[in-house]
Amino acid sequence: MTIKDIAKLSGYGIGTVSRVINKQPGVSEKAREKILKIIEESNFEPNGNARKLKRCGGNTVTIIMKGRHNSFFMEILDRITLLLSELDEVVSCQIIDEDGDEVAEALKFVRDKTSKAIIFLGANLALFDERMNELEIPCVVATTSARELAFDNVSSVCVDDEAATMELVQYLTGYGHKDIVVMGGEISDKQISFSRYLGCKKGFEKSGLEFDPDKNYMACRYSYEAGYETTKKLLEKNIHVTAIVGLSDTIAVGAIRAIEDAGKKVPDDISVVGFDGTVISRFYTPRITSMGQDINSIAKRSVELLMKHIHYTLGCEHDYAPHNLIEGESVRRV
Amino acid sequence: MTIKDIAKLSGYGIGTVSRVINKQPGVSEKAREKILKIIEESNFEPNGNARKLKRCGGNTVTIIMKGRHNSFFMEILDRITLLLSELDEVVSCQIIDEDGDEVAEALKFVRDKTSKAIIFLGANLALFDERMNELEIPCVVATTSARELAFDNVSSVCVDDEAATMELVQYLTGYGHKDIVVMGGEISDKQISFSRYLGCKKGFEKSGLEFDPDKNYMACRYSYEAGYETTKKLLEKNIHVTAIVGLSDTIAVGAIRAIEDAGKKVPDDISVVGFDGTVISRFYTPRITSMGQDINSIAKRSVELLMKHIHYTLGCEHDYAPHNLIEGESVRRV
DNA sequence: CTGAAAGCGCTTACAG
DNA sequence: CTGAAAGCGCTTACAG
Repeated sequence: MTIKDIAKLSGYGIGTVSRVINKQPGVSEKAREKILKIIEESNFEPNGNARKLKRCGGNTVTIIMKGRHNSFFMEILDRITLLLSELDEVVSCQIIDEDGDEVAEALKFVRDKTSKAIIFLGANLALFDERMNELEIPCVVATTSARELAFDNVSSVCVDDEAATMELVQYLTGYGHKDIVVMGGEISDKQISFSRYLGCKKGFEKSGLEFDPDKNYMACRYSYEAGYETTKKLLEKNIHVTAIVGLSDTIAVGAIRAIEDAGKKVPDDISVVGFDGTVISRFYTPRITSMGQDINSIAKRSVELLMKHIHYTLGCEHDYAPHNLIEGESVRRV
Repeated sequence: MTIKDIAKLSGYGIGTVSRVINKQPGVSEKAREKILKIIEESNFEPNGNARKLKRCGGNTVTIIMKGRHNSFFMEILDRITLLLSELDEVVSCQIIDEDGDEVAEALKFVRDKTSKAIIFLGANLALFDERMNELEIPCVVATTSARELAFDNVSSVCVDDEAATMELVQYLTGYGHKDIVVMGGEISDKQISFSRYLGCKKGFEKSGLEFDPDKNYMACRYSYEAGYETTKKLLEKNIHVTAIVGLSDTIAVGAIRAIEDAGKKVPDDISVVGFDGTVISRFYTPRITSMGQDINSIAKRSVELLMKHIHYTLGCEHDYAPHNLIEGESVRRV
C-alpha cells in the first residue's frame, strides 16, 4: 500500500494525498475527508524512509543515554520523557554502552534525518570533536557541563559538582570527621570525576585538613561491586578511617556492605555518604546520607533549553541545577 | 556528498561504487581499491534512507525494553548486548514506557526496514494481536512466555514463574513460617503476575496451609515505593505475620525498609524474601534471600533462538531458563 | 484547489 | 568487469 494506491482509490492525485497526509493547506474539505477516510480504512502508513529521503529534517527528539547500570540516569530519563510527551514531542530513547561513542550514535540519527534535537544523558566530552560540525541540530548535555566545549548548538545542565562535593566533605568534617577517604572515578580532565576530585580537595582544605591523594582518594568505578571491593581493600590496610565518601550512591552501598562484612557497623564504626540522591539511598538500611542532584531541575531545564533551541534557535546556555544534601542515617558525630 | 560524487571522483559509474560499498562481487580489485580510497578520504557515508527505501530488509537487531525502573531488565540487556556484539550484529536498544505499546514500536522498525529481528525485554502479551501479521521478522520475548500466542516467528525465554514462586513459598514454610503474606503485581490473565500468583497458591497448599487471597496476597507495583507502602499498610493492620514474599527484589527492599521503620528487625521479627536475584539483593543489608532468575541463561538462550531464526528460519521455540534460590540473611527459622 | 513531473540517493537487473 | 537506466515511495515547486 503506497501513496499511489491511495491516490487511485480516492480519485485524486498523489500530490493531493501527500498534502492531506502532511496536514498541509490548499486541499478542499471534500478531498481531505475522502482521502482521510481511505487512509483510515486501508490502514495506510506512509513509508518513513521515502519521507525522510525528501525531508530536510527529522521530527523526533532523541535521547542518548550512556550506560546500562545507572539508576540516576534512569530517573532523569523518566522525567525528561514525561516532560517531552506533555509537549507532544515524539521522543525516542537509545541506550549505548558506558564506553560507547555518543557522538557517532547522534550522527547516525542526524544523517538519517530522524532527529530534530538530541539530549545526551551522560557524555564524555573528549568525544565531542570536529564531528560536531556535522551535528547541526540543537543538543543538550545533561549531567555534564559542556561550557568549555563552546559549540553554539550544545547547551548543558548539571549540578556544580565541585561545590557539591566540597559541601559533602564539609558536612562530614562538621561532624568531627578527620580521617576521610573518598572513592570516585578516575581523574581525567574535562570529566565529572575531576570536578568532584577538586571539590573534595577544597572541602578538606577549607576544613583545615590536609588532602593527600594517595591517602584520601581511591579510584573506583561507579558500581556496587567496585564500591565493595575498594572498601574491602581499604579496610584491609587497617588504617584509621572514620568516614567514607562514595561519589555515587552505588559506591556508598558497596562500601556499607563491605563494612558490615568486616564485622563493623554503619554509622557506629564508620560513617558513609553517597552522591546522587537516587531512590536506593532512601530505601537502604541504614538510609544513606547523600548529596542529591536535583533530578527534577535537571530534567526540566534540559527540556526547556532544548525547546528554546528548537523554537527560537537562540544561542546555547549552560546551567547549574541545585544540589542538596539529603540526610539519612549513615553518619554519626565523632 | 553522494554516491554520484564518489562515482565522478573515481571515474567509475555509480553502479560500481554501489557494489563496492555493499561488498558485492563483480568489481575489479583496481576499481575497488580506488573507490574505497576515495570513500575513505571524503568521509562518505551512504544515505541510510535511500538504502532502506530500496533494500528488502534491515540489518540491525533491535531490543525493545519495557520500563525505565527495572534493574533486572537492565542486567539482561547488558548480557544480550554483549553476546550480540560478539556475533558482530548491529544492535540498537530502545526503551519504552512501562505501559507503552511494544508492538507498535516494533512495527515502526519493521516498516522502516531498520530491524532484521527484535528482542522484547518484557512484554504485555495482550498487545500481541493481529498487528503481529505485519511483524514478519524473527522475534524473541525475554522474561515472558509467548507459548500460548503461537505465532510462528515469536520465540520466548523465561523462568518457570509458577514453579519458582512455589519453591520460594515452600522455602519459607520449610523454615517453619505459616503466616506469610505475598506482595506481587495485579493478577490478570496471560501475565507473569498471574503465574506467580498460582505458584504462591500451590506453595501454600503443598505445605498444608490454606491460601486466602484476601489475607495472603496483596497487589503491589514492582517498585521500592510500592513495596514500602504496601508493607506499611500490612503492619498497620496488626495481624500476625512472620514472613513477607516480595515478588521482585524492589518490593522486598521496600518491605524491609518499612519493617525497620516500624521499629522491627529483619529477619528477627519478620523474614523477607525477594524475586529476581538482582545485584541489589546481594548488596543490601541484610542480604536478601531471593529467587534468582538465571540472567545469563535468559540472555544466552534469547540470542541463540534469535540467531537460529535469522539463519535457518526454523519454527519458534519456548524455553525455560533455570531459577535458583540465592540465600541471604533475611530469613530466620520460626 | 488539483495534477503531472522532477528529484531525493540509493540498488539492481540488464546490456555490453 | 562496468555503466546507463529504471525504480523504491515519497515531497514540492510549477502550471493550470
